[in-house]
Amino acid sequence: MALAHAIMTALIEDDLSGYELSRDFETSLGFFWNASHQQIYQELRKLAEKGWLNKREVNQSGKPNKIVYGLTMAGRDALQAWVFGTTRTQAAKDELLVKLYNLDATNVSHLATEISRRREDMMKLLYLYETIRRRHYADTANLPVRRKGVYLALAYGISQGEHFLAWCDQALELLAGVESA
Amino acid sequence: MALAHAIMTALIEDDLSGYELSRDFETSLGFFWNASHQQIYQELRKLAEKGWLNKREVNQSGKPNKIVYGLTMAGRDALQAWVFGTTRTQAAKDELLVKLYNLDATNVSHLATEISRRREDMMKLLYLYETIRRRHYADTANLPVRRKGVYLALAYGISQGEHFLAWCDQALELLAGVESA
DNA sequence: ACTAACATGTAACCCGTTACATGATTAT
DNA sequence: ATAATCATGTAACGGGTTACATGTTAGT
Repeated sequence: MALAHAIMTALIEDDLSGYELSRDFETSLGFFWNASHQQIYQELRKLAEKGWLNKREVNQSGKPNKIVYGLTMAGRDALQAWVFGTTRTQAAKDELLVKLYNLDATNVSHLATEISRRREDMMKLLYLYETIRRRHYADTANLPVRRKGVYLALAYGISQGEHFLAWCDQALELLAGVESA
Repeated sequence: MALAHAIMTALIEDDLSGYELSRDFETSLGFFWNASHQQIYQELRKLAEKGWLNKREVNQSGKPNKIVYGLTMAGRDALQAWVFGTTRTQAAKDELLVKLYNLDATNVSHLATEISRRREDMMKLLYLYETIRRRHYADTANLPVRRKGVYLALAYGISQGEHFLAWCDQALELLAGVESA
């Protein structure tokens, strides 16, 4: 049920089309709850049927028309009710760590390469995080309340990401020792 | 496809029954790739049909009989092939962070409670991690190669977990400020 | 003509969760 | 008796991924 609520969360302040939502997800909420455009369009239809979103077609000049969705009162209520529900602890899933259980002399260099790739991906993501932080969350103390929540999510991403980099370095060092042994 | 390979990974050194696998998952591989017993039993059947696992019934005295599975050569080959494949970067999903995007004066204390609960859960998990580390991975340098991989996975869990605690503290402090404002 | 960005969907399949179901053995 | 642990499953549902599918507009 979380995707529905993630979408509604993205609509708290602005009405958006499916396309805009799926674009925004890539640089904000999608950091913490990913979704493909196919999923988003389907979920939007369901949410509109449920009466949690309203839709209207917007004619654009110079672009194809779009269907813009907005939160209804029922939607806002459902969203708040969800926030007040209990969250079960998220089960971690990471193939790379399962692969590490298979470490042996034949695959050590491959796994080192994979960790390096993941390290690079994380560096890029951290760069994006930091850009957003500098641009929008520099003055933490004076943020409106809701933005403080978003800031905390971002701080989470940055903290976990930075320590992931540190772990990659530790792992690569250890694997280098295994390779040369 | 990763569950199949996680199961085979758990069978590298020992043949195990579905029950034993699902028990072991709770204190080892399951930290990084969770699975319910229902999923495990189904996957074991599929893997046996594929010829990647063999099965035999074992009569036990004082306990119900069990069906023990072991890796076949084809299974070992498939597992190594999987390790050598590329891993796509894991998409994070965490409801709690999405909820933080909804932070406002009405839900701030609820969210603080949720973060506290998550903090406690993580403390327990870290305690378990540390116990395992002390018991089995104290002498890192002299571990056999495969165990070094397992150690790295554990080190990942410990690092991410510890910094999660630190983030919880930061978040709780910020939320306390919002509450009293 | 072609490419990139904008815009919206359907269908099949796979994977995971939840609920349901059964039964043996040991200890209290 | 009854609870705990051991042991193995089926079925329904829901969510997510991948592949397929279509069409507009602007810029080069």
